[in-house]
Amino acid sequence: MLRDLNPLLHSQLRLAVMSILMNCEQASFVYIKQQTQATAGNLSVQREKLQAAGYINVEKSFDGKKPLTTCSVTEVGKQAFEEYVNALRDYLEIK
Amino acid sequence: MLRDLNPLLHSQLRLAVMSILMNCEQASFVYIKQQTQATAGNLSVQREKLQAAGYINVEKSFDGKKPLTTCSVTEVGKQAFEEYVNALRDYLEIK
DNA sequence: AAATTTGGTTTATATTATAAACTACTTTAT
DNA sequence: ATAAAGTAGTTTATAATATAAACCAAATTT
Repeated sequence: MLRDLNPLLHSQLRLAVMSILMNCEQASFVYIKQQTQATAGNLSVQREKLQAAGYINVEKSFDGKKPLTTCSVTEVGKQAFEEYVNALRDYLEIK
Repeated sequence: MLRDLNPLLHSQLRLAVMSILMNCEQASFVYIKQQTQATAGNLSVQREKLQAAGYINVEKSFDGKKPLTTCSVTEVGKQAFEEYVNALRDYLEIK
C-alpha cells in the first residue's frame, strides 16, 4: 500500500513555506510572502498551523519600527519534511 | 517562484490512482480500491474527477454478471502527471 | 425468500484553503 | 498637525475539497 502523505505538508502553501525554510534556515514573513505570492491572511493561517505542529519556530521582533516575524524550521519539521518526501516517492517513482 | 501544483493531482487519493495507472496501464475499480484502501464512495468521486478532466479513460462492462469498471490513463493524464512531478521537484529538491 | 455480498453512485457533512475585512502602527503628503 | 496611504500582520467569513454515510441494483448465500 502507498504510504500516507502527511496532510499538514500536503498543502501547496505550507509545502512552499517548508521548502523555503529547508533551504535558508531563516526567513521573514514578508520574504516568504514575496516568494510564495500568498496573501498575508492565507500565509498567516498556514504559518500558524506549521507553528502549532512544532514544524517551525516563529520569533516576533522589530526591524526599526516595523514588526518582523522570523521563521525557521525545527528538527521535528525537518524530519516530517523528509518523511513526506520519502512517502511521495512511492507515488511519483514510476517504474 | 515555485510553480503551481495542479490541484487535480495534488490530492492523495487522485494521485494514488494516477500513480497506479501510470504503472499498470489498466486497472479495475475494485483493484484500485484494494490498493488505495479508499472507500468506494470516495474512489467513485475522485475517479469521476479524473475522468472529467480527461486524465483517465473509464470503460464499464461486466465480468460474468458482476459490473466491471476499468480505468486507464490517457496521454493528457500522462503529461499532467509528468508536469506535476516536475513542479513538485521545485518544492522537494533541497540543495 | 430473506439476508448478505458485490460493485458501484449520490448526497450530506466535515475539513481545508483562501481571501476579504479588520487592527495597529508608521510614513508621507497637504 | 492631520488626513491619506502604506506596512505588517491577524481574525473571520466563505468557497472549495475531501470523505464517508446512505443509498441502489443485481447477484449470491443461507
